[in-house]
Amino acid sequence: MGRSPCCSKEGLNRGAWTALEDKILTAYIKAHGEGKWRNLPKRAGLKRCGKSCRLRWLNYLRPDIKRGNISNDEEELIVRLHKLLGNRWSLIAGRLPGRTDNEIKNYWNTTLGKKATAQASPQSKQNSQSFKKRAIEPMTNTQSSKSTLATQVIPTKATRCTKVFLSLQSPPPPILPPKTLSSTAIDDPPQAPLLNHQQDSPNLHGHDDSDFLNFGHWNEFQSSDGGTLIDNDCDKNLSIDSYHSLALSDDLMFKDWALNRCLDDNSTLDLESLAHLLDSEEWPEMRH
DNA sequence: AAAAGCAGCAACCGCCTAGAT
DNA sequence: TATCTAGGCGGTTGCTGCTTT
Repeated sequence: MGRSPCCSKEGLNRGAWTALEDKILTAYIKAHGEGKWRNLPKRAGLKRCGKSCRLRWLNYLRPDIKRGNISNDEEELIVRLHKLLGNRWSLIAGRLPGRTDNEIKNYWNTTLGKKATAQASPQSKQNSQSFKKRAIEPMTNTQSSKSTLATQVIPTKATRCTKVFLSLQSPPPPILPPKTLSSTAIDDPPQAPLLNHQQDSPNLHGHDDSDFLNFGHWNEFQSSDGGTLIDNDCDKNLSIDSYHSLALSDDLMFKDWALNRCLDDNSTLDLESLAHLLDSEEWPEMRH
């Protein structure tokens, strides 16, 4: 598809998967489990590359996959998460049980992105006509100042970290609602569905369940050297009510942060600067 | 009825990161 | 510490079906 293959794929099938291939892959994974994708095709007798097998399984063959019929609630949630996270499709998908990043990405590119653009500049005929394919550019950091929607995006760097270490010697960064900390904090989330869970989130730092993306329920562990290990297992408990709270205005959300001393009293709610801080490289001490 | 345009979606690609050695 | 490998992610592409002309 326009690019040279990253590895030799001679003799491998490409394109759409057949029912037989699906059956073989499903049977193999049920018998042996996921993982070892590179060896899987050979072992399963499939003429596909491992990446293709993985994608097929994750996006279509998994038993818990929910396809099509994205509900209004889901749609609304996708929009809001996209505002906050940008094109972090896997993270967004992690909050929507049964949905895959690919599906959400496609849904955004074909449906929601258009709506968002139209809302951002409803009077712009030019914009409405720019819905043509490829005209829907994902919101990048550099684009983020160009639309009202995009300005809400907190661009994060795609780094992964399963734990965040906070030294008690220095105060934790002041402005960090846990789920927007950065990719270091929000990557590898426990994939907890945002739409179905209980309501037992303990408060943390004064946040209640209405805090955006469930800022509650951080498991904190005192480490041996006096630091605090914050497990990322922190967003398991957002209730449906708190999901609906996502419908609060962004202003309210960020005011809430400020009220909870997430922001310095004198600071402005400047998402650009927030985003700057969110770059994990800005605080190297936080990276391990 | 046929051709052109458009939209949706599945799949592929390169890049990046974490973990292993 | 450096290198290699596997897995994961987001961007992009091409196919296919539907709609419009």
